[in-house]
Amino acid sequence: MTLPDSDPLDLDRQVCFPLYAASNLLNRLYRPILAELGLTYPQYLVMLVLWKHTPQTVGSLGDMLHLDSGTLTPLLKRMEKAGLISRTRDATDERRVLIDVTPKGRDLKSAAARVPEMLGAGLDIDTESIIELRSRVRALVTALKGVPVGES
Amino acid sequence: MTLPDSDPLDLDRQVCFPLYAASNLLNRLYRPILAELGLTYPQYLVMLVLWKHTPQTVGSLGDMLHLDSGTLTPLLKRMEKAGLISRTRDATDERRVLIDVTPKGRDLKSAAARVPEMLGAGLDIDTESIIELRSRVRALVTALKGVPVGES
DNA sequence: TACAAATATATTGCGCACAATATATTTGAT
DNA sequence: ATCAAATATATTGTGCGCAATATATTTGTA
Repeated sequence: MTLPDSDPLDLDRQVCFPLYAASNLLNRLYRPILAELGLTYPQYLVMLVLWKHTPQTVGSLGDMLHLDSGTLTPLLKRMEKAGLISRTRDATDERRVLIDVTPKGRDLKSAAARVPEMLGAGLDIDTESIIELRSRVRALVTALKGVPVGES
Repeated sequence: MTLPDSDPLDLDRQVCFPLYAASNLLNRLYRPILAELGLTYPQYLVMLVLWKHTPQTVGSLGDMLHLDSGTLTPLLKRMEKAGLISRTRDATDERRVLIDVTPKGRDLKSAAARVPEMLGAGLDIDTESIIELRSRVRALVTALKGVPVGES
């Protein structure tokens, strides 16, 4: 009774699949550009946050990037090892770890400023589409954050 | 990738970040539901393709899902080990490996039919937004596939 | 002031996702 | 027919991303 084009298991009907594919393809596009700065994409996101406001805690970074300590702790340790950030226990609350940029990390900012334009260059997509897309994806992210964890 | 005007390094102006976040959050939402079927999200995508048309090669799956053999080969081996698919060298071209569903894999289809509705249930987003979003993301995926590999 | 609950980060184990590389097979130009 | 180039898959090593769990610190309440 189900029409061919209403089959819920059709890959082309899925919303999640294009999002998954776009995320992978974007990461693939970013990789060689960010590699010149010695960064991965999630590391680049951490730097974007730190360049705006510092210090951050592991938790505040996780809230903003929607990641948990299982992802962030090893990532931040690698960034510390690379000399880009510092990790210090908060003296006023020993549970927390304060994340700050080092001088080397701050120096990266000027080079990173040219990353966005490098990416946009080869992409045949107009500004209106990008703005509309961004607004729609943001709405989805908001909706996804609103889903209770154990929800059926 | 950012929009013109203003600070290009502002997390809020990025288009890629919400896409990255949405992809992660969706995967997190899918995980427990698909776990009941013994599948991960990319494995689920492989099954969606195979339920439509079989057999596929590693390469044809990669073309459709935008993944390469480095990702697919170990993934498919795990699915074979789980008894969901078979992997056979193509007798007419020994370079290829034919991927087919097993009876056990085919049986999963009916249970999987309820996955999409289970996901949509808790999401406070209207149909129009979803359709518009899907169309915009598809356009981005198309544009991303059009970027030359060594592009600067 | 105890001390259980809440909070913050770290650890473990698994499965992607990718670049780089390796191996085997087929194709095509001579 | 030969053999270099192209094609298809596999392997290696690195870095996420996550659930589950562990550990340490702080908070709230009796």
